Amino acid sequence: MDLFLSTFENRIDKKGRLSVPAPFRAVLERRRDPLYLFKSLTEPCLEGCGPERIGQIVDAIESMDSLSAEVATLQTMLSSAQEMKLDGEGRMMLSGDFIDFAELDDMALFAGIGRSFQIWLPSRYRERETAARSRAKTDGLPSLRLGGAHRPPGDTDGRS
Amino acid sequence: MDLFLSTFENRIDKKGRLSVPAPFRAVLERRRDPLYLFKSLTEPCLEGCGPERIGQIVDAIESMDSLSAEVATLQTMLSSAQEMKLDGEGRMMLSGDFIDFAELDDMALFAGIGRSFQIWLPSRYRERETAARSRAKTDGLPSLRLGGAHRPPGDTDGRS
DNA sequence: ATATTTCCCATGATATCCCAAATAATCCCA
DNA sequence: TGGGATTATTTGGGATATCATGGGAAATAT
Repeated sequence: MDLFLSTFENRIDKKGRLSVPAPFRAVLERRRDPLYLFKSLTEPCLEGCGPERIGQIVDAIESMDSLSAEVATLQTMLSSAQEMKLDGEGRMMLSGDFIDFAELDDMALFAGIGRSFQIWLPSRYRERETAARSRAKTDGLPSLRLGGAHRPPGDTDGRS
Repeated sequence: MDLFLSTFENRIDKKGRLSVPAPFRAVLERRRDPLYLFKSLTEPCLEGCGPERIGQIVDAIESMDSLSAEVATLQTMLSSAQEMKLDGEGRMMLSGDFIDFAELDDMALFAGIGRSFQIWLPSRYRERETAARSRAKTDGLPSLRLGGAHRPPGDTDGRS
């Protein structure tokens, strides 16, 4: 199964290094994919993904009218994106910009959300999680159309 | 994946030299490509790219009606373009024309946007980024129905 | 001759590499 | 089932390499 799932909380050491959770590394390593991080457009967190998502953004920009506001928005995503190089122990260095944006101090929470994951200040993530749960209780579940045509044909997820 | 990503802020020294960020140089060097800069048609910034983008503009001009206004526009891009030579440390010298056009003083911000990058006055770039982010919060994300990977995982784009 | 530009080397800051300790998860056998 | 041993993972720190920047000197042009 080729997805980023579960949450992990790791320490940011005083050099700014942060271990990528081993299960997330395994997903990327098996595909021999580098890891990209970028600043979320809508929330105070960082997004992590592989190259395919970055490529989609590039392609989308090139297919759009270069004067549109939407292109400027997508460019903002790319301009904040970095290819993260991991050291021998699987750690990455977070730039000051990333740390400031997500308002991280010495701990980072990785939240796997399938094809990508997010990095949050742990306390903020938990607030948000409880808010989401109580919303679900009062408003009900968002329409979950499982089995819908969101999967690419090739991806049958069944290896390893 | 060979893209220009992330942002870097470098100083323009009193001789007018400006370091091209090492990751951007690496993209060009790997392809043994020279660097071209030209004035943006739509914004007060400089655009940087390799030869393939210049070639695309040339091809586009040749395929269009030579009397059209669009051709004149594209020709304007080409006539402002310069091949930049870098010194041993990876710095380029910006012409006064370029500096005036982008209204640079002693700092330049490089913003990678995939197959090309831009050079901005840092404060101006940040305004623009802030605007894009608040727009994304209110208007929602641009049509990023990308979430579901419409493409095979292999390779989405032609990188030479 | 004077002003630029190009080349070269020095320096400080920062990122990367490499090895070791601490912690957590897993296994194995009694 | 328990508990000790083994392995995987995270964390820490020192040494090394890379990078941005600055300045002098040589080369080129005006």
